[in-house]
Amino acid sequence: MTTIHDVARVAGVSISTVSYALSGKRSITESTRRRVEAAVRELDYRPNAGARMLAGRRTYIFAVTEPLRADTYEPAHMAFVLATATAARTYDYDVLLLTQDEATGGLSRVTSSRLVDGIIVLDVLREDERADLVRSLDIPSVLIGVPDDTAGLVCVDLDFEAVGRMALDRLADAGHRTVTLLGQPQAVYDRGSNFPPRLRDAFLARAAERGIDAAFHAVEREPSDMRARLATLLDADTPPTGVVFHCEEQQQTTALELLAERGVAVPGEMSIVSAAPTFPTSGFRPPLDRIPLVPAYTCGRAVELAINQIAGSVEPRVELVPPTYEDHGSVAPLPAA
Amino acid sequence: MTTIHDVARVAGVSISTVSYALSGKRSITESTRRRVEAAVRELDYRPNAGARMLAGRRTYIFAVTEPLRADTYEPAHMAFVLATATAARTYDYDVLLLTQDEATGGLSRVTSSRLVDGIIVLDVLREDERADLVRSLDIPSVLIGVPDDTAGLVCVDLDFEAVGRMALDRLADAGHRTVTLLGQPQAVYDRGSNFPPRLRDAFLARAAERGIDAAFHAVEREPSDMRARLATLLDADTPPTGVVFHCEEQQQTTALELLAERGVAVPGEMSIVSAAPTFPTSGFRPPLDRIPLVPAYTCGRAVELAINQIAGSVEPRVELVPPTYEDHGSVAPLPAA
DNA sequence: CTGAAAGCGCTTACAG
DNA sequence: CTGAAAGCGCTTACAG
Repeated sequence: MTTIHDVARVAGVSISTVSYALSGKRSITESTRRRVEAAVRELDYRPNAGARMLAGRRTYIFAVTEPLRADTYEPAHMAFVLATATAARTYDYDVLLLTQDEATGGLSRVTSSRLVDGIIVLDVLREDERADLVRSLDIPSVLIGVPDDTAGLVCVDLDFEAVGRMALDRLADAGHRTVTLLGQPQAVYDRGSNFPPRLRDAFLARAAERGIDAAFHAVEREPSDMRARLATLLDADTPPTGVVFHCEEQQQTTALELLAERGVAVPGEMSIVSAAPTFPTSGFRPPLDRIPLVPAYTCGRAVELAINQIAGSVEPRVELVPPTYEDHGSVAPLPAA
Repeated sequence: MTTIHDVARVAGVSISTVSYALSGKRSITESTRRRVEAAVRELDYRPNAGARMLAGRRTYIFAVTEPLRADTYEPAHMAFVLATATAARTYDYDVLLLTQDEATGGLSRVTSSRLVDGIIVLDVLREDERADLVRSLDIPSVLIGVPDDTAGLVCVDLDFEAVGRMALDRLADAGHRTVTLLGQPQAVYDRGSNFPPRLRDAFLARAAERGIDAAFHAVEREPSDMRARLATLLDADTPPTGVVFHCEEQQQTTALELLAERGVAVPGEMSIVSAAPTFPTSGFRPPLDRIPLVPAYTCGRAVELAINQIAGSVEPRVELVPPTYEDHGSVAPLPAA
């Protein structure tokens, strides 16, 4: 194994100079820096991680806690894990994955053994024991999501309430007076997931403000449930003319298939907005307007805040990322009755 | 921070005794072991990870490389990551997650910096650059999956060929002469995923051996594709009386829905086997026989082999886990014509 | 059965 | 701008 001593010898300098040349923590003559770099390349030197951790009190590892509950497959979770790992790498950080059974125990363990410099908490519940733990842990931590009690926490998330309002406003502005939000499976709301109720409640509250007739329905994973739900809506006395999806890709494509089968024109007879999807909706038939959930941005910001905490200190806060509206032509003015 | 010196002082022993008491690497008087353990508990001591790595030349971390390609959502991947993490913890190991862009670069990096003791490779392609890298890396590594060239590698996987044969045999033994395998999206086969072709080819080869009329079709993710595909099959001159699914949950439920809509009795008129699902099929209507893919077992064995490699040496090998058949009543004898 | 000590490979004050 | 040296907190021969 090649060590810093080998590099120092080849470059003809001391090991401290090698260390500083690599870290940039003190100024180095251009020529010696180049010699060090050449030696590093020649020997293919890579600092020993354990030694670096021990001497430098920095591990360059984040713990990422994502329960990955066996029952909830949501691919969106994978997207957040991926985005967090990618963002971490831009700061030379790796991610250690902590799952369900290691949720709190694992966090305590990796924190007190100084295995990680910080914690990123994913899939935050409204009441989440990891939030309480993190509050007590005195280690840089960022939650991606907003629990009910945010005291003392640093949280980053898409502003799901703004998403709900934006979707409602878009439809209402186009003249729609009867709208429906088709959401996630009921279990997601029951389990205490933080963002689906935020979106739902803001949607309904805005509708009430504007005097719009709005309804909400949870939709299960089986395609049959979306079909049944949508069929019931279409067959009602006053069917909605605007629909907002806050469900997964399969549900949305199933709904579009049913609408096509029944000859309901989108947006002619039914305007649709896809709220907070992690997937593209421009390939749907027809393409759907969407207010995207952007894991890369949210996770990037979360990692940035964690890095800032490691460097200095960051005030507790809830940072909500404002949503943006992508028009793909699936909302049209309500035709005159 | 509490260190081993604190524990030693409180327990009234030397730090080496503390270390040995904790690792069990030399025999300790029962009474001193108890005093050490009491001190550890009292101080809530946890060995410093960096120091442990440096002095012990063991990091207790596995690198898990799972590309998590943004385009392939397959929830099964999440199940394997989860199962690997869980299995690792049973040996006191944590997992560092390496994704797509860090596939080979990341593996080299964490290996040469001695950040990890071993590598678990997930989502193996038939020709996988990670396999070549791992071969050259001289670090304990296990592939979950079987690339085309397995020379010098330790691989563990479900025996997908046996799965294909088992499914065919079950249907053929029940008298079915025309059978169809409905597989994954075409892109999965094109991308070079290792197991779908293995299952498919063994299925077709066994059918040829036994003189069964067998066909294969890739099925895309959109429910409409499964519907169209299945409708075409049902409307054919000689429709299959036996079907094997090697596709995701949504596709399978969609297919069952269509069969119900068209009044095709399962297993009365159509026998079905679900091949290599990670999800339960007993809740389907009707419940389906399955030959399950068991990530917990496969990943458990992979981790075990990695641990064995760390402890000593393990010969290169391909370990194929024999499949088991779960009968839920979805295969019936072919009714007399 | 136990202890004193060397050493793992770095980082970072401390000097010059 | 650079070097010699202390020290990070463990593990593990080496002694007894």
